[in-house]
Amino acid sequence: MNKQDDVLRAAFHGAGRRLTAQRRLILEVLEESEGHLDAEALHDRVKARAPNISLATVYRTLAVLEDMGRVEKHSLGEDHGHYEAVRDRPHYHFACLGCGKVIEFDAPEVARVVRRLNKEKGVQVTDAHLNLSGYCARCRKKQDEGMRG
Amino acid sequence: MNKQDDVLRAAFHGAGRRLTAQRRLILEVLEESEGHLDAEALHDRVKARAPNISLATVYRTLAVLEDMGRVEKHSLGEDHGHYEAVRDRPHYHFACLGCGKVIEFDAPEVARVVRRLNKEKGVQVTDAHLNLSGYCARCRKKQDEGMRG
DNA sequence: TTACCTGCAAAGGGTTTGCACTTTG
DNA sequence: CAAAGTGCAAACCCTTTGCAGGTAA
Repeated sequence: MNKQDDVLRAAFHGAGRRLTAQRRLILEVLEESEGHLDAEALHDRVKARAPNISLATVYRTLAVLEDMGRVEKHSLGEDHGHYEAVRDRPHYHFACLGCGKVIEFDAPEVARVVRRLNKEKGVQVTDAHLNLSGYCARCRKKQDEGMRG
Repeated sequence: MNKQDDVLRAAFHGAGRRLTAQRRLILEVLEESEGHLDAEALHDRVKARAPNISLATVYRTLAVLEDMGRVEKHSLGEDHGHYEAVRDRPHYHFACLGCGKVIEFDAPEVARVVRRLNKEKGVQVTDAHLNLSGYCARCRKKQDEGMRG
């Protein structure tokens, strides 16, 4: 009914898709979350506001949104997918192996690598993921204490 | 029986593990492959030399080798794991969305990012993956031709 | 109105696990 | 000989799909 909705509807329509209550809600939750939810976590949050949305719809919507370029799927160490609403600046991830915390960071160096690769190998890069893992400051401290104790 | 075997056995022993014919073979195949095999492809190759090795053993061995730091698991766009024997120089991957081809490349820039992150956030990075995807030179050409045709 | 979307439940594909047997050290 | 590893098949988990009923445009 409002302007936001019209914009969103147009975006879906442009992709040959329809705007439904479920899709609007899923995108909304994804955008107001700080990212990196897996499908089930997202499903839980969504169900809080619309109890009978199915997990299947979550997966289907994520595929649609990914296709529309509004959501990105990441493989953050874990063996299942994590999803995140696309923002303006590209950013990358560090995942703590101790507590699971994810730190986002920017890294202009990646663009340089991409440029070089394009020049040297003639490839066209459409997507770049830099995933670091290790231990965050807090977990490192804990480890040290554990060793002492 | 030979020296290589002793070295390898020592490596396994050091990790509280035993050297078995299956493990030796799996590592061997992995090391002489050009990397990026998934578990099933690896299983196929291994079976060529030892027909009754099970897929379960392949998975269990991969876990052991990963744990020992001799093998790395990658998520290369596809939704299942790809494994590769660890070599000296770190290297990263570009996966072509058109033909599936994987191009490896080095990128010293990553080390720089890691250093910066350590300094700024205090994290200790133990593992870094830079995964690019897009279209290789050949597939780009094919696309262009397809548009013209 | 009709093509698209949903919920449900069942199927799928990659990976892990329980168990009885075999092998390593 | 005890502990660890293997093969087999069943279990598991995340994700996808078929279908009948609902909904956007």
